[in-house]
Amino acid sequence: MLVSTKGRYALRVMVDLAEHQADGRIPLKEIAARQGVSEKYLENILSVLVRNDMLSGMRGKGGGYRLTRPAETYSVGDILRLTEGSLAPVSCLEGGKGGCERAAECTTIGMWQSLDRMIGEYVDGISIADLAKSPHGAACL
Amino acid sequence: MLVSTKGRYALRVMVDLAEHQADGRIPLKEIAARQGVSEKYLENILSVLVRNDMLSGMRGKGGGYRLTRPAETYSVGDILRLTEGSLAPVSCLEGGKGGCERAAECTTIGMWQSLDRMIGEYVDGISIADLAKSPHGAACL
DNA sequence: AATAAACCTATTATAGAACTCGGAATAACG
DNA sequence: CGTTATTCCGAGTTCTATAATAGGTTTATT
Repeated sequence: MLVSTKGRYALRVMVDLAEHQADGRIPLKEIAARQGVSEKYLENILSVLVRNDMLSGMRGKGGGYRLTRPAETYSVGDILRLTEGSLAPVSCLEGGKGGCERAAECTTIGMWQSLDRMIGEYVDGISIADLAKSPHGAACL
Repeated sequence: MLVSTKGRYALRVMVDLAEHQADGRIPLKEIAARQGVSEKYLENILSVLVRNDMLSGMRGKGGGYRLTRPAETYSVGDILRLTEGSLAPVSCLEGGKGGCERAAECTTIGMWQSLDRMIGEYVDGISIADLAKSPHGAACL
């Protein structure tokens, strides 16, 4: 599994917010109900997005979340990397700890690098606006 | 992480065997030493490959493993799917248990399906012969 | 008989995933 | 000012998969 519920939920929430951008601030309760996900769990995920200025959250009555920028400027890749930490298909490609010291003689690392680049280019080429406007449940070009 | 050590090691072993195809049967001990991996762990992984006729193993003195077919006929995808179970980037795409009942209304599933197809086509387009002949540690076109 | 190998089944340790819980701070409204 | 609705914060829990180990059995060669 490349992407866990964290990244998946985060993406869905961002698209949800993109679709309801016009309604001003949206409370977590509403998003969670619409997406069919536990409020408490979503809370954890959204806090990451807020801390990184992808979302703005406001407390108190009438509060809620909203995007801080136009929907076209959020790439799927940015959201996933933030919530997942890494999108590398294998741990050898993760900077630091996962790094393999056999890389120089490895027969497969080149293939993994190419795959990694490919995945990166794909997710960076799609914005949440793209996802919001395409019909739900449909394939993506 | 899309691919765990299981799939990674399996691939490396298959390429190793492709490179030493001419030497007849290769004992696990030798492969493990060359690849810097625990013998016992590799044993588990190779047993899967043998059970699925990707490798032939022979016991006793002089025994060892070898490919059952020409190296060009093994795709990276086949090996990974066998050892990993699935290459789906998200659990929603896994048949059965992981299947999501919200798929029809999901804003992101189309994107995941496209990514899945893309990854599949990539790994199916590379054979272990390709990996064996390209310089080690180098990128893959 | 000795040796070298694959084969088989089970166990364990660790980490991460996926939540859950309880409360504190904050903002609006009457 | 008090009530209510919300985000924010930090721990705690449960479950599962990964990554390995361990020990023994069978089979083939010399």
